[in-house]
Amino acid sequence: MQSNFPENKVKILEAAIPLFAEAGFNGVSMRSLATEVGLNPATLYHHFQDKHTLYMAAMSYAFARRAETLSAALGADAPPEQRLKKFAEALCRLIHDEPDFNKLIQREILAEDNKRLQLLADQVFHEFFTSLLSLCGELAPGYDSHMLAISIVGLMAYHYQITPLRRHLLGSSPDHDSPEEVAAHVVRLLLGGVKEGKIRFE
Amino acid sequence: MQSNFPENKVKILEAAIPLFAEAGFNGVSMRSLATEVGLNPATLYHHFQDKHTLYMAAMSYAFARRAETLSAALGADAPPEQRLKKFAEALCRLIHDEPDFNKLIQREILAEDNKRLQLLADQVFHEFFTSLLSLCGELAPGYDSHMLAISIVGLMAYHYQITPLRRHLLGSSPDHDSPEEVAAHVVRLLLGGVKEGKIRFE
DNA sequence: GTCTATATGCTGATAGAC
DNA sequence: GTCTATCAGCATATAGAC
Repeated sequence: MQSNFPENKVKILEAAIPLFAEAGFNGVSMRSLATEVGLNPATLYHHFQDKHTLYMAAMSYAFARRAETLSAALGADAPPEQRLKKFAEALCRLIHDEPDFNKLIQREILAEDNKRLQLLADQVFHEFFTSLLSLCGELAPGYDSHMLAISIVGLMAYHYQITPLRRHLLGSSPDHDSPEEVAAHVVRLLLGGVKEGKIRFE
Repeated sequence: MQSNFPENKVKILEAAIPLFAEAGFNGVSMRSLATEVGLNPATLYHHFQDKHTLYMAAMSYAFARRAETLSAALGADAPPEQRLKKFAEALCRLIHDEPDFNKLIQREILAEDNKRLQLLADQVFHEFFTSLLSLCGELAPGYDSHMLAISIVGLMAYHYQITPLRRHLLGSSPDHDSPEEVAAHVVRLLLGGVKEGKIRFE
């Protein structure tokens, strides 16, 4: 789909993603973006009507098919504990490998534009969140599935969100960035709670 | 301490906090801030050397004594499960009642300025995080305390961070914003894991 | 301590040549 | 499709009257 775009249009979008992730909408000027791509600022207005349109196109481009990885991990035909494990690994890896993805979502949430958040919910998260909700229902019927689903995602997303600050807090170690470590920690906590070491079940 | 400041200096800081929380550093102009306070833009430069100095002063002002509430809840002389419960309630209430606090921290993390993050870690989070680490050690000796502490905070902070997006996701309800609901959910999850409904312990 | 007036530069955006 | 040239507006910041 995106590959039908003119070559430079794609270049602009791909350069825009990390810039907007780092500095936000107001922190990126059309001039700085143009310089980054090696084009004249005026050329950007040939490909996009205005800055806001360019920003929205960059977001769509960044989010396209990102959620598919997650839905795939959730849809597997396996017992819920195993699907949780697969999902945790996939999500940690996605967030770890593509930090821009997480940052853009954070910035979109902070912007609190309900029209854009509705799009994000529908186009990026709907299918994935539906699968996660049904996993939660199987895994823990006694819980509010919505809250549990948010908690599961939050355990992983927050670890990476807070990483720049976490580095300055006691007990931090580079190991804590590893997707495998984080996924294992989160799954262990979710399945057994903090008492897991003291009691046994199943 | 802050009350020794001239009246208008405090007014500027108090007006700046919600503005910076909503729109970020680049999203707030000295003009718009001055208008908000009812002063001339030039007057801001009498009280603060430049915009960056004003921003930093606003952050210090916003964060001052915020962490004390949390340290207090953690320091109580009680069994770890109870301290966890008190802490969860205090943190949920803080985040719920003062959304600017959470937003400013998010924006500081996104900015990734290590000098400022170091200050945040030392002046706002150090004491609180130390207490939380020791609670984690008591609560779950088998876990990495640093990771567990981050998970505990993340479970609560993320629920509120993602709220604007959560409203557009399946199963969302206004009840999910209630500090009591979130605290109870998080404590239950932490103490028993998702299997809690199926097994009994203690 | 607050104002008016202003300097200087950067912003998003456009017109029109090639 | 890309460029040069340029616009009007807003940004931070300063000088100096009151």
